[in-house]
Amino acid sequence: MTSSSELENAALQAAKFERVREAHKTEVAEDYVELIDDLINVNGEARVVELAERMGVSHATVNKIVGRLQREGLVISRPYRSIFLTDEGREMAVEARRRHEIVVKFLKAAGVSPETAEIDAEGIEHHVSDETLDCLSALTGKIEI
Amino acid sequence: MTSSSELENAALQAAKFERVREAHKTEVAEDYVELIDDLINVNGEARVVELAERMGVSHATVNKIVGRLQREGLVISRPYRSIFLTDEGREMAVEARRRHEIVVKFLKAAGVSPETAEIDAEGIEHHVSDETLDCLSALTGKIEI
DNA sequence: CTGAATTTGTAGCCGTGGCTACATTTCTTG
DNA sequence: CAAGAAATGTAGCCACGGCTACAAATTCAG
Ligand SMILES: [Mn+2]
Ligand SMILES: [Mn+2]
Ligand SMILES: [Mn+2]
Ligand SMILES: [Mn+2]
Repeated sequence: MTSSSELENAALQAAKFERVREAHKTEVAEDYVELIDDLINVNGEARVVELAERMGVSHATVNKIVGRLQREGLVISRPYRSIFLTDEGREMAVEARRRHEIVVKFLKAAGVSPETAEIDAEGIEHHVSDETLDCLSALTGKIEI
Repeated sequence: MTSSSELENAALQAAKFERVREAHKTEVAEDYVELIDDLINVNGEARVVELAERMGVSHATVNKIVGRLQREGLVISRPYRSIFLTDEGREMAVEARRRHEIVVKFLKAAGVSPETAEIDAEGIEHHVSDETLDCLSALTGKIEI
């Protein structure tokens, strides 16, 4: 922390920032596969227009990102057809949703309004380690009692 | 959330993702001004080499980012000299540190190991609203009792 | 004071994720 | 079935934050 006049080890500090940069690399993929999975479950399919609408982004941007997700083996997409998840993509979606829900539940239990909880969780979810996730779950249980 | 077979309003969902994108825009600035402030307080000055070392990034990257921070009025930097914060930059640093510390303290109180708490906080800090921050502070107090 | 080491700057490259504008394909509707 | 509408694709632009390689300035020793 170093709120007192000491600077922590430089390499350790650098490792933290590297971790954050790492999280940001997978963040977009996580949000997309989670949304694609939602759309398939509810609508029967995931289409570019709806992804664009729900991500708040142009359809051109969605196209580019879906292309990358396909290169990375997370989705399958053929021209002018709807988008599917690979097994790997589905696994990522499940994992992302799990983290998302734990964070939202915790925030609500902590007294945050549902709207704010949802907003903040959308960012926080990508930065919570398994260890922290476990602690949040446990704490949610305790608070609710 | 929508764990049950319902999709939330598209515009609302889009607003959440926009918020996250917004947070990511200011994130780099926040981490840099906070670190610059730390270095000035402890070392008497902030230099490019040390920023690079502590951010885990090349000095060329630091240079580019410092240039942007200067354009945005957060720092003052003259060629081959050390880097200073403007009043606005200092305010941002103080605010960033405040959020950082609240998140770290909460995580530790929640039972997360100090190392993990520091790592996760470095990312989480940029996604917690004031409302959530207040709830985390309150909760930290309660847990510690 | 001079030469070497260190620090800083800069040029130019890359991938990502934004956008608009326009082209093409598919779907729907009369 | 043919138009027109809607969806999808693509090209080309931008800013950001990474990088390496090289140039220039500053600092430090001898
Ligand atoms: Mn998210
Ligand atoms: Mn983030
Ligand atoms: Mn941070
Ligand atoms: Mn921080």
